[in-house]
Amino acid sequence: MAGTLHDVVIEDSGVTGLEADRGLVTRKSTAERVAGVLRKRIAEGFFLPGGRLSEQDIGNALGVSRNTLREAFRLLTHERLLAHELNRGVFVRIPSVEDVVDIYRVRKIIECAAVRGVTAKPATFARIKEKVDLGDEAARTGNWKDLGTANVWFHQELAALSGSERVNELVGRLTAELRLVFHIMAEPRRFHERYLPRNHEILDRIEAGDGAGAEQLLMKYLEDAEEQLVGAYAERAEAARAASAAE
Amino acid sequence: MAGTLHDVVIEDSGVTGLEADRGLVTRKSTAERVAGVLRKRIAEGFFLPGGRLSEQDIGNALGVSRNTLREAFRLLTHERLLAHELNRGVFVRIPSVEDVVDIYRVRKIIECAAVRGVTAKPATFARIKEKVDLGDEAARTGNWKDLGTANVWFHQELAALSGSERVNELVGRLTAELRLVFHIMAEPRRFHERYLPRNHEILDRIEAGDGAGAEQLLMKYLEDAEEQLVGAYAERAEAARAASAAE
DNA sequence: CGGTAGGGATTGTTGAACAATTCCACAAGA
DNA sequence: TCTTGTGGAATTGTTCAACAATCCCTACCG
Repeated sequence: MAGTLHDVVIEDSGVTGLEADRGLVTRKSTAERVAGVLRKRIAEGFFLPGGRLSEQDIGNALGVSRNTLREAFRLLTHERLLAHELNRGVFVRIPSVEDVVDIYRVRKIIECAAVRGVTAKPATFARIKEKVDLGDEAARTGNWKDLGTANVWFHQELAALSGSERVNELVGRLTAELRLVFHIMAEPRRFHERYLPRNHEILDRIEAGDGAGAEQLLMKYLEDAEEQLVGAYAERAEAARAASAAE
Repeated sequence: MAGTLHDVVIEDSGVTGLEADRGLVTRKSTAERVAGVLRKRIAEGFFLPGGRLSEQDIGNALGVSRNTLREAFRLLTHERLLAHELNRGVFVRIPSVEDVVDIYRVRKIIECAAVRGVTAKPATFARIKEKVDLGDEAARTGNWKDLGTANVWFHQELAALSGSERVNELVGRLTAELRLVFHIMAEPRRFHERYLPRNHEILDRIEAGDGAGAEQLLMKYLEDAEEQLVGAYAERAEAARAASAAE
């Protein structure tokens, strides 16, 4: 094919790596841009879990038609950020305690496998260290929101050690889902703060090329975090039961 | 709330567990049903990788509007079965060799972690054995298509050992993507057949409660399969290069 | 031979319309 | 009082038609 020949010529003229900028040129459809806006809003808690997203209202507010908006909804539903109920609309998802357990089950598998693979090779772990420092900085300035974000990024970098595009995407979605969990239990400050020193410990093991040691620490880390979240869910459920009984 | 009180009464009258049948009453939207049809067609090779799916043609053929069809397309695009190119349409995805490598990278992580967790506990592994037998049967009767299907199911059962809904979904998508790979290289008969005895070996280790042993076998299994597929890709690329040079 | 200007086809997006379904309030009945 | 219909209003599900934006292909011209 002529097309193939053409491609070869381009490859050979020294622009390799240019395709990384593909995302900048690639125009996105309206539906994708709308999904991006909604995704961000959900992440920052503008739309709270359980809330309904009206096609009419949001469509008017964003200036897009219902059809386009529905395409965006589909996207986010597939990411488990929204729950679609036939003839009732879409709602910001409320992760159940089973979801939390399942999310951590997957995180343990993915993240532990990723750090287990690190060796003493002269690999650069600057990106990970960067996220740890970001967390420290946020804690020092008392910026709790940034602290949570930095913590999420730290774990995404850990997962990225596996070097798999699909793993990155999966972890990205898991953490987005976790943000929903944080929103429904509030008090994220105390939650993230206590894990800061452990981030350092894990980073140390990684930089030392001790994958097995890092895995062990990380597993304990994830187990503790899960237990804490599940406990908070139990409290919530208990409180709800007491409230309904009192009424 | 009155509603809560109502719920409590129902809970106590012995219908606990009924919500498991929720899926049976849940009607699906047209878009989801359309996506199901297309997904099946793609899996069985009716739509071949690289082929374009015309909104007009398929919409007419299935009797749904373009808008509804587009919602279905979004669903499948998100599953990596279709590739959406702005203003050009949707195409059945052509997995690259990088995709193959990445798919196997994830499979190694997921499936190995799943089998590693099995212990000597009196768990029932009937479902796995069932899939192995299915593969044997297909091979005996020379039904190569069923053989491939049975093999896929076998691996899905392995992954299911992790007991995670999200892992199951992920593996389901990975195998759907792999089907695309098989379609573009044809000759799936020989590919799957040679792995039949290894299925048995792995099942044996699992039934013996030897998770570590099973993991070792499975890892080798996946490495070999990946190597074979990558090799086939290289051949294909070589053939394509020769063809374009001759032209 | 390479560039380019048109024209046809396809997708992107909108707005309106109607059917199907859910929700809510209120009344009727046990 | 509690349950059980029964309306109408509101919302979603789906289709249709229209137009803009973009792409692909061909023919033309330097």
